[in-house]
Amino acid sequence: MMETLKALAEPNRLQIVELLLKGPRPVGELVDELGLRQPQVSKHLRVLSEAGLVAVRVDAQRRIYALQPAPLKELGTWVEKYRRVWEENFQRMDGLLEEMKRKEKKHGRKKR
Amino acid sequence: MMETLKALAEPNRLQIVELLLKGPRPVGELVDELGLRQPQVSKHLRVLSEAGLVAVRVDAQRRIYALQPAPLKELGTWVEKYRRVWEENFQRMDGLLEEMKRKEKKHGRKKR
DNA sequence: TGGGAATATTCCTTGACACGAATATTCGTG
DNA sequence: CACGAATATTCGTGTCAAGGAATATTCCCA
Repeated sequence: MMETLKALAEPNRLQIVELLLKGPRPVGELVDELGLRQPQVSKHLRVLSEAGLVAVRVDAQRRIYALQPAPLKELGTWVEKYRRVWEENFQRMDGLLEEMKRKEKKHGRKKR
Repeated sequence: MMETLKALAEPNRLQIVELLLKGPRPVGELVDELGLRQPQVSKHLRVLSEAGLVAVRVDAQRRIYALQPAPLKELGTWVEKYRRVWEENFQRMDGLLEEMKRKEKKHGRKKR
């Protein structure tokens, strides 16, 4: 999960994923579409690959990259947990304050 | 979106978000639960706040932090786009290769 | 079999960022 | 109004990761 997020938290890599959504592609095509240099694209693909987000298929000298379901699916179910945050009237802060004031006022943290 | 991903792509911040899912909390409580030092927690909260992932409510000296729906919702809809990647038998690479070989074999990239 | 196309890897440099320590700020209370 | 509690900010430092340039690797084909 962390590895997935880190991999996606980079503009070029995110864009690669977006491009691969439209279908598998060889590296050279990504290079053209991204406007990056080939080595950088290969490096980003390496990171995505290690995160399990893409898989390679060798075709002669070319390597065809394609999206892989698992990490995205996992990310999807993770976000699901937060659905109620925007669906129910969840976590309105009003009223919660008073409740907190009641229980345990001295909240004992350690001295440094 | 990128800001959201970057904010979440850090272990401690992700954990803060997870904790806040269970309800709003003052900083001190997060400090205890995370085992981090107070300044770091404040800094992480700053990042999360700038990404719109959390909001503050002032209660005397305490600041109560709570999750905010918008960015998570946006992330949710983004991931939705990739649903078919793991639902349909999408992007099986077999067969796509031959298709690619047919159209445009010289794929003209620039010289460096 | 040698050359060229497609891709990967290495090395280097630089910038972003997480942490630690110290200090500043804000606010309630005696 | 001084003090202490809760939180934020600043500054310095080390680490890691992204980009650039050059080179290595793999494979097809004349």
